[in-house]
Amino acid sequence: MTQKKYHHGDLRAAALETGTELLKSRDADDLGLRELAREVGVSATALYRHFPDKDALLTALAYQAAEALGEFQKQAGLRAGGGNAGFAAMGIAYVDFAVENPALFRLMFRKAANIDVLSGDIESVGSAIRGLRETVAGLTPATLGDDKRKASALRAWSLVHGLACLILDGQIEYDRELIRSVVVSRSVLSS
Amino acid sequence: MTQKKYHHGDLRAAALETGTELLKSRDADDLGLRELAREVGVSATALYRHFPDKDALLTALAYQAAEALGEFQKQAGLRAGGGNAGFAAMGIAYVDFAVENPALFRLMFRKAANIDVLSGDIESVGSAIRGLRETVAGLTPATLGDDKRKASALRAWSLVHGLACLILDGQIEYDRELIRSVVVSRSVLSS
DNA sequence: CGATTAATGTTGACATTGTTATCATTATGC
DNA sequence: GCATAATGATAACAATGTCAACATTAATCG
Repeated sequence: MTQKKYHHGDLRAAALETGTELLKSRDADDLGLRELAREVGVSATALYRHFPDKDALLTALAYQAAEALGEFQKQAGLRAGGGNAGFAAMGIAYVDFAVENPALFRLMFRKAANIDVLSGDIESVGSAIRGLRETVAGLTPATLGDDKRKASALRAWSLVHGLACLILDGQIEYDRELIRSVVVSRSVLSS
Repeated sequence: MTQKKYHHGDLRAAALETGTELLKSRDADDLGLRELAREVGVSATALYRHFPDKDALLTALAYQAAEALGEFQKQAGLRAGGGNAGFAAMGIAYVDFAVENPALFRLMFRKAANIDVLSGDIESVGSAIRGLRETVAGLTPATLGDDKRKASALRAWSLVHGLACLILDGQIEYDRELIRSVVVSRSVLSS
C-alpha cells in the first residue's frame, strides 16, 4: 500500500504533470505556486528543491507545452501526407491546439523568451519548437531568394499565430471552415 | 498654489493617465493597483471610488489603448494616401504600435473580451477598435463573395497581429524591412 | 446663508501569494 | 552503520487585492 511517504519519489515530474493538467482545464495561464503544491499534496516550499522560483516552474511547463504542440502538429502533417496539404493541416493544427489548450498556448509564448530557441542553442533545447520553425522554413519554394523565403515562412507563421491569438482573446469566433479558408487561401489574398 | 487637497479633483482621469504612462515605460502588463495609487499620490482604496475592482481599471486602460492604436493606424493610413499603399501602411503601423507600446498592446488584447466590440454594442463603445475592423473589412475587393471577403479581411488582421505578438514574445526580431515585405507581399504568398 | 447628504479619501485589517530561513526526515555513499 | 547530501515541512516576511469603518470635502436644498 503506497502510504504517504515523507519523500515524494519524483516531485518535479509530478509537479509538471499536474501543472499541465491544471492548465488544460482552464482558460487563463495564472497557475499559482501554492495552488499547484496544494494539488500535488505537498508543501509550497518543497517545489523550491526542484525549481529555483515560480518563473522557472512555469518555463518548464511552457517547454513541455511547446513539445506537445510540435508533436501535435507533426502528426497532423503526416496524416495529411505532407506537401501543401500537409502544410495546411499543420497550420490548422496549430490553431486547433491553441483553441483546445488556451492556457498552455498562452503560457508557452509568455515564457518563450526564456526558452531561447532562436538565440543560439537550438540543439540543446531539443526538438521543442524547432519542428515548428523547420516546418515553416521548409514549406517555402526553394526556388525563391533567401530573403523572400524568409518572408514567406514568417508570413505563414504569423498568420496561424495571429489567428490563434485573436480567437483566444475572444476577438473572433472559432469557425473551422473560416479558419480553413484563411489558412488555405492562396489566390484571394491580394494585398 | 495648488496644495495637496483632500479631494484630488479628477482621480480616475489621473489614474488612467499615469497608468498609461507607467505601462508605456515597461514591457510586461502587470500594473499593480497599489503601485498605481502610490504613483498618483493617493491611497490604494481611493481607486475603488472610481473603479469597481482592478480588472475594471485595467479594462479602462485597455480601452484607451485601443483608441490610441486606432488613431495611430488611421493617421498612418491617411499619410500614405489610402488605397493599397494606405492599407500596407496601416498594417505596418499596427505592428509598430505594438513594438513601441508592448504593455499597452498586450493589456489591450488581454482585456479585449471585456470590451465587447464584436458582440453587440459597437456604437456604444465608440470608435475604439472599430476603425481597425472597418479598415480590415473595407480593404477587400468588393467584387468577391461575402465569405471570401471575410476570409481575406481576417487573413490581413491575423497576419499583422501574429507578427506583432511574435515580436513582442521575442520569437522574431524586429526588422522593419522584413515586416514590410511580409505585410506587403502579394504574389509570393503561395500557401 | 446653514445644515444635511452624497461624494470622495484614508486607515486598519484580512486572506492570499511568492519567497526565505530554519528545522525535520529520509536516502545515499564510504 | 554512520556522515552527509537530498528532500521535505513550518514559520515568518513583504506585497498584493479587497473590504469595513471612519474622515473630510463638495453639493443640495430649506
